Amino acid sequence: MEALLRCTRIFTAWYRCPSDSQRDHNVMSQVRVRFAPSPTGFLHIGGVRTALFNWLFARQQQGAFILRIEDTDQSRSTDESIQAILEGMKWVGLDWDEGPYRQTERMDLYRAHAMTLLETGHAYWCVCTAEELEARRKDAEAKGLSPRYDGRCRQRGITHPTETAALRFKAPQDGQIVVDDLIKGTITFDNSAVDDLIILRSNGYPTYNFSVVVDDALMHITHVVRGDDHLTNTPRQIPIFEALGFPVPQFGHLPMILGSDKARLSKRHGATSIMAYKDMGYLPEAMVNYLVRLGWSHGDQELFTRQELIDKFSWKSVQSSAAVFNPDKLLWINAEYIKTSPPSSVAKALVPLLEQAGLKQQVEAVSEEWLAQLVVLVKERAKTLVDMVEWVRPYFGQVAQFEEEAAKKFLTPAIAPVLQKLLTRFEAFPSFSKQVWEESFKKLVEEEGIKMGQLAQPVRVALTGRTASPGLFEVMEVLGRERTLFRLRQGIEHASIG
RNA sequence: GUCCCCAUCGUCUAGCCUGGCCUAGGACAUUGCCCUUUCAAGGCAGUAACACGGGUUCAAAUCCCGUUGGGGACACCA
Repeated sequence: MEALLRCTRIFTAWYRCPSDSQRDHNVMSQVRVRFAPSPTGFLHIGGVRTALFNWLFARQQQGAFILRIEDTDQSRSTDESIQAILEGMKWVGLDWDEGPYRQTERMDLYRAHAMTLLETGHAYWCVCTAEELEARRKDAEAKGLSPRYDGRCRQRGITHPTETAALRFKAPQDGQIVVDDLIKGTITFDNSAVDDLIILRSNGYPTYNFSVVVDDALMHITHVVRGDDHLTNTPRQIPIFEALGFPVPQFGHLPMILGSDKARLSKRHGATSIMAYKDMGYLPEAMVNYLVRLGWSHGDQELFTRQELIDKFSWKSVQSSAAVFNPDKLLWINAEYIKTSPPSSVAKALVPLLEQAGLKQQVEAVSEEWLAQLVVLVKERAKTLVDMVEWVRPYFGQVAQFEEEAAKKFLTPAIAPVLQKLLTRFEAFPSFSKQVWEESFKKLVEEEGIKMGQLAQPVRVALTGRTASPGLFEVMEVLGRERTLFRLRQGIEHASIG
């Protein structure tokens, strides 16, 4: 069964299925969803969230998740954008079962279906030019009217189109379209509000509203789940499915993501590209967790593993209202993932950032195990991997880089003799032991009649160069005996000079 | 302008469908305290919301209508 489901997921592998009847049954009942971005820029977080909901549903239903690139606007689509989309999808771990299909590779399909509509009387040629249309639209708007196409070519019955003619769909003019939306519930549209939309441009390219329908139908999409901004496209698309004789899929419209000013999220709200979050040191799992929770919930639970997400996901618990993107909460979730993810995997994600920060050689000189140990040392403190780079920096290399202020305040001639005593005691121990060294440290503090902090801070600065760090003895453990002693000497030297 | 969607703490949300258990729960942020060798983390406590107005009902955050507010769509863009 498992193998069968897997194989029906992939079109090209159909022939491997054991039995045709079984296969047909599976295809008929199988959930098939898609993510269909247009390659006109980077992959933004709103798109990722849409993809995520589709992906979750597909995985839960053991259905197929299809990636389709909607690039019929040849003037705005770029190959770089396609690469950016694929890169982003891979980073957040949204694997697709089919595709990526590109609409520009399917032109014949759209044209053929457009011709079918023409032949069946569901479409007609329109010779109004773009300029005329634009002028009429402006005119209508100025008069406070709806800027819709007036349908003047509808009755012309043009059979021999000019070079510049476009093909329009003959939309139903009366009655209603009722959409039973997975998320919003029942929505009713009057057909009188819908005009005859162009399905084939004068350059022969299909328009969005037509190519989506053809593709969704031909790809046997069962659930069309997309952004809220497509809601009003739905009553325009349903009649096309019907005119073409295709079954109408189920629709679901996800609420938008808003910026802090409640306006649609855009560049001016800061980073919206998913890859920007990678660069800022976010973990993909944290992004996924945050994005899903933005608009979906499961009781009071905040943190979910990916499997939990798949198991617990439901359209019923998807919010119907828009949500404001909250960077603070995302940061918190990221910190949670940094704290709870396996240190070795965090370390792995950290390496590229370390290299970018100019620590390439130092990183190459250490083991993966030590790096993981380093992650454990600082994971409670770092909210992002970028943060972590700074937290971790003092532990590379032989010498400590003293922060000027810190050294000035704590590495003073007054403390130098005490540090010297500590060093002498530590040197007497043949190997490092957290308990033993800490005990020895506390004993010295007691003997000197000073407070912990009076010795701890100078030692901290000596070892790390800074006034803030993880626990001293954890630091020593990561540094190792030799480097600890070396840096202590270095600190004493600095303190003696004052 | 027309059409569509939406409306619980500052933010994400539970509760709404199937009215009473809600003197509205959780989380982020924020404030205070505790812990403490620093910085974090952690623990405890606090501030803070049913947009408004009408109904329906013994009873409404929950159902209905309206108002207001926000968002989206009205392209030979997707």
